Amino acid sequence: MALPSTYADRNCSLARALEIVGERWTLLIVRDAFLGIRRFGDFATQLGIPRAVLTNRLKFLVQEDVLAHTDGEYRLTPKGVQLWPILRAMMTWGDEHYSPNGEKRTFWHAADNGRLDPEGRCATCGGLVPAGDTRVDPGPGFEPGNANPDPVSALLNTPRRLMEPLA
Amino acid sequence: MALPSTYADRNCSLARALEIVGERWTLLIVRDAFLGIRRFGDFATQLGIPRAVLTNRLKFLVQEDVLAHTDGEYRLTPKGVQLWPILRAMMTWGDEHYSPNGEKRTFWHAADNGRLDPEGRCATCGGLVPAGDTRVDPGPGFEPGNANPDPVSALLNTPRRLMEPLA
DNA sequence: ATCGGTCAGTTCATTCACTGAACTAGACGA
DNA sequence: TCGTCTAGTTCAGTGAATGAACTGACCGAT
Repeated sequence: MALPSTYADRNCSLARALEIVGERWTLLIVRDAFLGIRRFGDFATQLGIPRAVLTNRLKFLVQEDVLAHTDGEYRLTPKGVQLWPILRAMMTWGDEHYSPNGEKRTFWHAADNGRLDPEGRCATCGGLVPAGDTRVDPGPGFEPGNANPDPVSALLNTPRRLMEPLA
Repeated sequence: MALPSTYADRNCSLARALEIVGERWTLLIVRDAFLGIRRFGDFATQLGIPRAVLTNRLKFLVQEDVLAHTDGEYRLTPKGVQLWPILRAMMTWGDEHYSPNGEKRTFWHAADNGRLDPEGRCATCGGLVPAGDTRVDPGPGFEPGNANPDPVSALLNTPRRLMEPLA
């Protein structure tokens, strides 16, 4: 987003957060990182984002310590992992209002297979489940893209543990 | 944001949500609506947003049933109120990483004065507190703008109940 | 009725960022 | 040495944001 750097209400952490993750594409990049994407090319083809923009966004996210760039791979840092509640809240809202057939993805506690509620709490053990212990499955509102030959997309649409690299 | 309308991954409610609230300024407008701002001019001066952009954003938010425009006032609809967890999650993340002196704002259960945790649960009664029952106070990280003569800003920086109109 | 002020928008020239396609550079393998 | 893959960079064209000025409706007071 790059709000005007002299933003009037410096006292709002929402504005501050939006300066980091409010730009176009940024949260989608972070989402893909949670789904296990780590390489430049996979982000590019998966998102259909112009490569120049992807370069800028990744650079910025690394600079802000949301992603780490090592061995040619981009991975979420602890600070990046802490964005998970934001993503979950947005998905919940999107599911509720723009997915008439139900959730597009459902979340589960990998340890005990309990279903997670919208706050990220496990129905079985009652605990708050960290992102790394979460499994994501296609939900009832999921509509499989007809004949999507892209192997990366195929992988992303199967049940997966968050933050695990693609096969 | 207006992601490319033929967005590759239609199966992601995050992308869908970002098409609504992912554009620049939009979440800041919603935040101000939670803080009680309802009039065009107050949004404009409070945010420092170009009036033409504000016109477009408000129009779009009304069209998407996030805000309602009646009697010259813009108010959150129930669908808009449901954005609150997203805002809270972003503020929490922003506070944690960009506010060294602590939270810029703290949230309380208006009914029993219990402090709300980052998930929006009341420390006193243990319940999930809806946005309308939440009071927001300046927190330890709050830095009062030196001599801000703007009466609207002054109001916004005092303890307030969410969604209550200004004065 | 008209004058001044406020409020809610619109208009418009400029600037800026995104887009999409082509290009470069380095690593790897045959 | 050649081809290929990956990770970027470059660049012209386009569309959106910016900021300032302008319009017009609606007051309340003279």
